[in-house]
Amino acid sequence: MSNHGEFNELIHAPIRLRICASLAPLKYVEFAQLRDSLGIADSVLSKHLKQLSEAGFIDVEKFSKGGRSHMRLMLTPNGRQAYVRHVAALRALTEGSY
Amino acid sequence: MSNHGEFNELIHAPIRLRICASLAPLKYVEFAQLRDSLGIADSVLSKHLKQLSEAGFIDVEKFSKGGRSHMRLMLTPNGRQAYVRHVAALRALTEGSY
DNA sequence: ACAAGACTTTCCTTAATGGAAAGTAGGGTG
DNA sequence: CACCCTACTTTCCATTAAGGAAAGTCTTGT
Repeated sequence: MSNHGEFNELIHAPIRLRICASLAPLKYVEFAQLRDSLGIADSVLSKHLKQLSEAGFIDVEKFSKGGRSHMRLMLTPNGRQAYVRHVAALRALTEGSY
Repeated sequence: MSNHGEFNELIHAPIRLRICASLAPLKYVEFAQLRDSLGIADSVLSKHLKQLSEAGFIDVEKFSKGGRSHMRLMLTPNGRQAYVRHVAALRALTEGSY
């Protein structure tokens, strides 16, 4: 439980890192938005979200808009903490590198 | 060819990122040193080095010391650039995240 | 030549990724 | 209420990555 970084392999994978980075500064992001900004297939996003969610790093909130169902994704407190720590670990690792 | 970050998947993988981070601030690092600091098997390090070297990111210099052969590893200019860009990409990605 | 150390490659196994396609679920419509 | 459509989810497949142990290769001192 250091307040410093801990490298997290689940978060480190490129797409999941981008997912976390997308969620971190915002309250929430919608599925389709994320899928499009990441440029990946539905199935791929869905599977990554499942992993993050099973790790307790994100929460899913369903709602309907214009008669369609959608979902909002957001980091949980634990997810945010893990992400922040991972970012800190990356910074520590790469500090003084150039 | 921006002077800004480009995410590099070869470099991003945890062990290779640590290898690059180890090499970046130093002139060179020796194989055994690296293997020990990463805590991995010879074979594993050797394979990662091969990938980095095939990408033109590192150079190997053999020398002998105390009657034994050893190798020094160092980033090539291209390797350093790719690493620096990748780090910049990571920072850009995670900026404003917390 | 030979021994020994320092990597390299091979062999095997496990796990991660990705996309297409089929499947499921929830809300709207006639 | 049956049906449909949209929005994900899961399954199926194929590809790739990774790790370690063990065998192999190369270099150097004797």
